[in-house]
Amino acid sequence: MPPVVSDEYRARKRSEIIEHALICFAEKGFQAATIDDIVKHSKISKGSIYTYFKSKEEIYIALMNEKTVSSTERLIEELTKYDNAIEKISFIFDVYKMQAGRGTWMDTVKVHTEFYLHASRDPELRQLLIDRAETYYNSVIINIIEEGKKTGEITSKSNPDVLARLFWSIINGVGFQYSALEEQYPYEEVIEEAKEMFIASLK
Amino acid sequence: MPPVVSDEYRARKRSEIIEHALICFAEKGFQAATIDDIVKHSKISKGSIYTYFKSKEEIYIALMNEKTVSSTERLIEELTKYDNAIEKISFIFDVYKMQAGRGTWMDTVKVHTEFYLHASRDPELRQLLIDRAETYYNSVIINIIEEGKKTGEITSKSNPDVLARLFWSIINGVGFQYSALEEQYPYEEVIEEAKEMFIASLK
Amino acid sequence: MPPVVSDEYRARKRSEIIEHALICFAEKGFQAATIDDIVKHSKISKGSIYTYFKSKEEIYIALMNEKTVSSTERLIEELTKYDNAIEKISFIFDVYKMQAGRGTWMDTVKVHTEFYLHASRDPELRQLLIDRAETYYNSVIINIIEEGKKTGEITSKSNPDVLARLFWSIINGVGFQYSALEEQYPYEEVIEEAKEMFIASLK
Amino acid sequence: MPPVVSDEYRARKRSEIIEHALICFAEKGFQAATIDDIVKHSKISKGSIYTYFKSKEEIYIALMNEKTVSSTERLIEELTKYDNAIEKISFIFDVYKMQAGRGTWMDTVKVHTEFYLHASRDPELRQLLIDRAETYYNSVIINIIEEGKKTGEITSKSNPDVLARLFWSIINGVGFQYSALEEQYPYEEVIEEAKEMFIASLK
DNA sequence: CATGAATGAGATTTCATTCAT
DNA sequence: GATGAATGAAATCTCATTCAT
Repeated sequence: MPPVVSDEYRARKRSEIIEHALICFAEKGFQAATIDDIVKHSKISKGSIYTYFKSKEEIYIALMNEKTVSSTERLIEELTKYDNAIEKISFIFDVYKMQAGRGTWMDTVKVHTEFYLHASRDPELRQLLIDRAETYYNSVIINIIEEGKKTGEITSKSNPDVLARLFWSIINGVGFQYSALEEQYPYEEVIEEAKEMFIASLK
Repeated sequence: MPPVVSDEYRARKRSEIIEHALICFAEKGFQAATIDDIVKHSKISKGSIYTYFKSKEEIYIALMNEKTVSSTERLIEELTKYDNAIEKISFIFDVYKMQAGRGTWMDTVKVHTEFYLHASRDPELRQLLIDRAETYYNSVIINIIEEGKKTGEITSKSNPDVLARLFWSIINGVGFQYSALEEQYPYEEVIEEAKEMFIASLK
Repeated sequence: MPPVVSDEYRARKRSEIIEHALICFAEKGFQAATIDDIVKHSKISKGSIYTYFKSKEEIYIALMNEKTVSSTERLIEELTKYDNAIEKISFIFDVYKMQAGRGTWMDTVKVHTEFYLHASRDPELRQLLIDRAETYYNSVIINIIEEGKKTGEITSKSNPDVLARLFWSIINGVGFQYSALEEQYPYEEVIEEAKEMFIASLK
Repeated sequence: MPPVVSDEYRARKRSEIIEHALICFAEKGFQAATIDDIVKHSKISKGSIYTYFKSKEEIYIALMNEKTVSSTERLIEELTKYDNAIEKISFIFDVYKMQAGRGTWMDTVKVHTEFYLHASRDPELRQLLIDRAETYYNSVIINIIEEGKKTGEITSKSNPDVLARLFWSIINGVGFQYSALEEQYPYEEVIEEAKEMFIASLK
């Protein structure tokens, strides 16, 4: 006999929980946000949440996975529209610049940062972080740089891995300051400045 | 009744507690670290800790204040040794580069980052953050840049405030990634790259 | 509306549930075993289980009833093969001796013992226990002893009720220790010793 | 500086908790009795209980240890008053006979039995049970029997270990039935009968 | 001032039972 | 009848803070 509800139904419910959890975690932080907060915010019962995730931490990890994977995949796909290395780098800066004022994005940045701290203290999660930095983030930039070197667009002699690390550290650093200080931080101008600086250094 | 112990005794004890708290907060995070952890680590009794600080949060805030104030004061003092803007900027990068491998510094970065997140959620603390960004951090860089412009060393047309924001965002971003990923992150190379890139953009 | 499935189907399904519940209760204890354990073990859905039993406790009681009734009925029937009191007593000891190493039996003993504890705390169940001790257990032994006295096989002056109580207490005590300590307990030898001792005392 | 309260104070408090826990566990069973029950019964706060024991299970184990150790030690000491094997065995039966009607003892028996079931499911606890059976229980009886054989009081050819196992199985079996059925069970008569039977078999 | 036992609010998690499909 | 997702009461345990000694 077939299951009573469809897989799609369950996937949707899972996402729903994750979405509400993101908001709660962003608002109070992972530790301070309680399961009851998620219950209140999502109007999904406590028991139900625990049939989809076996612990609060699992929600956290699922949340980070989903956000990272989906956003990176979208990014990579969009990058195919550009066939010029500098344009690609420029495009990524622009994508982040466009996030200015988007509450959900700033929430994600906060939760992301907190997750980094959290994961850096847990051997298993730390490995996940390291792997992800490599797989999802660094490789994207390294590929672009190496491509740019072949076409002669990029002449920088610097180690592509180091450049990739720096690239994401800047994105993170700027995004983090912004999400903490909000309107006090001239986000768009800073991102623009960073873009020019980074691109200048590549040429 | 006259004070039973000297002010100096009290100050020393306070510092002691703060020092141990830093380690505990770095190791487990502010929320996860318990007063009992600090008790165990410092061998100072719970009751005693509560005579010096009226809550766990107060220890946290005192810790952030002391670290920021003392480190910035030292930095500013050291900067007077250089009378060239680029050299000053270069020097600050070098100061951070030198922290590579220093556990205490990485601990401080973690605690600092977590405090940012924490403070960004509390109106009062958030204001403190904003003020401090202005007073302790941005002004240092803005002063150097404006000085450099006067002497002609710096020709960049960019807004000094924006440059200052970017400067600290890079320092934070790089430092944070390093403290989370540790030996997996080529910290010194990245800082060096950042230094060259930033200085190039100023000229 | 006529019944959708046959009575026989229902009876079989009930037994099936009981059989799986026995194993789960034996493995973890009544309280610790969950309905989900029974679901997993029996592959019968939770909803289904609740159409046959209206609570977890009801499964427990049904389980005890069925096991007691069926095993005692079988025992009484088999006893008719012997027409000598001592032989009958001896036979019962042998029946228990034969259980050595039988997992299902040891499971039953554990569940049985736990049920005793459970029932002793509930007035209604306690009465059931008392009635059953009388109806199913004591009377069997009392009848044998009285028969034996008539034929002169048994000369003991002791109160048959007391002897019957002692008989079952020994069987229980030995079985319980065995099911808890398993291979560490020399079950067959102890049962044999008990048999000789008990029979000697009757003569 | 010395601890704020004496070791003796702490030991007394521990005992107090154990004493109240015994009553709660006896009344409802270990699983069904809650920490809140113990709180209500003892009027000691939940937090306090957890400073003396780190889990509900730890209370259980401490409870069993204390009861077993203290009662066995007392028994062994009292046995030295008798220098005749049969008298010693007789004395032990009498000790148990004297417990008739003592609520605390019946509570202990129930909790003891439940602990047996509980421990038989946990490898670590099971080993504790096996060791204790050997150390505290069997050895006492084996020593008496071997002594009795030397003096010629006991002529039974049976294995002393088997006799010891049977002895305690009878004590347990009778005690357990009694504590479950209470006034419905002719405890003193059954114990008396068991004593005569067991002693007869030794001679 | 120092100490650490005591407190209890509150957090996470479990699970028997219900009920819409 | 069968299914298993949903529910929420209740259980265990933690920990910041207090306060008597």
